[in-house]
Amino acid sequence: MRIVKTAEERKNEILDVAEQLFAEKGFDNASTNDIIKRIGIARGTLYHHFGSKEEILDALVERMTRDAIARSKAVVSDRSHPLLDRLTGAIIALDINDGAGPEVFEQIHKPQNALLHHKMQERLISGVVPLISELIREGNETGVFDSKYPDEAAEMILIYSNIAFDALAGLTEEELVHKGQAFICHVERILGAEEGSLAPAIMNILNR
Amino acid sequence: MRIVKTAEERKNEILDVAEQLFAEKGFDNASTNDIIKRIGIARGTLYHHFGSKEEILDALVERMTRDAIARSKAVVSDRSHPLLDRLTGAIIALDINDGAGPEVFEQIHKPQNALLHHKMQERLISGVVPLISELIREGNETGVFDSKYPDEAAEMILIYSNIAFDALAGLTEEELVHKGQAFICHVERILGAEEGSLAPAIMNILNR
DNA sequence: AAGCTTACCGACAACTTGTCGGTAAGCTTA
DNA sequence: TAAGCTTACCGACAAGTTGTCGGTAAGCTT
Repeated sequence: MRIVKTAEERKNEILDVAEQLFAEKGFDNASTNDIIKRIGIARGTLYHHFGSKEEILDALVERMTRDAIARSKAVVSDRSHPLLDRLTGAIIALDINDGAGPEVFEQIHKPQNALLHHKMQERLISGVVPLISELIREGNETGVFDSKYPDEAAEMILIYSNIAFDALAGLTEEELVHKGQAFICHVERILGAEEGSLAPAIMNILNR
Repeated sequence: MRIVKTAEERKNEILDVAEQLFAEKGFDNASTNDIIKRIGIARGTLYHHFGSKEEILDALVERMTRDAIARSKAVVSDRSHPLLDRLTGAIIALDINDGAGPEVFEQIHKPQNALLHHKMQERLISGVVPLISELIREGNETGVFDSKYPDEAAEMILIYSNIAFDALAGLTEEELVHKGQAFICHVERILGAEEGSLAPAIMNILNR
């Protein structure tokens, strides 16, 4: 007897397995055969739900980034916290590690997953830049920041944090702290914030 | 009669055609068959010179980045020019457009070439960061800059310029100028340079 | 001229992605 | 309850991909 599920159920099942396999072997090396074998469905079933392998990737990227962006948005919108906390919180919320796929994000940075990485980055950046730049504008008015180019400032901060914090493996604790401090210092300068004003905000978030 | 060439000659011939094809169709969509057909060699010949398709990509990345880095290095080393000119010149020298492959760099940013793009970026960054950070240290001593983290500052500047200046297609002249000015402003701030000190240096380079 | 190195050849195995006609489960509708 | 329609599911298949391997021939050295 053949097992029938709703389209949404099956789609998510496929995405779950795809997520595993892309993490294990990378997008290029994980074949659609691997996916259908692990689920136990036929070739036609997979292509009934997704038009191509790349469409699976896109859906996966969509699913992965949606949550991260939503979390970031929630932090930014919560005006009960000070502005600096909302800024740092919004950026930290993008570190999807604590979310759903832990082991995925270790493999994501391997060259084999360049496509996945690229698409996720593009989505994350375009989704979060407006949030951050709005926050910067708000900071300009209250006098916490002094930024002439809020959009580009947000873009620069996000792009760097996305790329530079990729290859953290193999760094000593010391180097890690150094890199973190450098990042904070540069963000302060880009935004025209007072020196040392950002560090406590980050501690507030991390200890929450 | 079979045409025989030296290994180096043939390898470069393969890389030339690979460069064309990757630009036309992207790395994923350009097959090794496309390459050998266009050159007029047999399958075994290609695999005699390169162990895999990815090895071709790596060699191509190597060949493309070598020149860019060398150019950058030459600019940095030339102490006959003022420091600021050397900094801006070194960054601009990385825009490989004017070099060998013009049409390649339009297609490089398409998702299909994510791997190529990623590998090039990694090589460019790791090759040029030391040059720029050394320049920043030099500027610290002469008082032109005031940077606490020269390495990370160089990294941030290079990563941003590499990513953000990817998707320039579709921007108006106005938006382009705005983005350029924002970049200059942020670099000045990151390096602790005087406001407006960088702009003339860029003009010096471009009008050279 | 013999022999060795190495560039070159093309058939072939193993695997990919995506297609398509057909099957069956679960709905409506009568 | 039976007929009919929608849609999830199946698996053989076409077309194409990468990488292998035994064999050929060009250009060396000796």
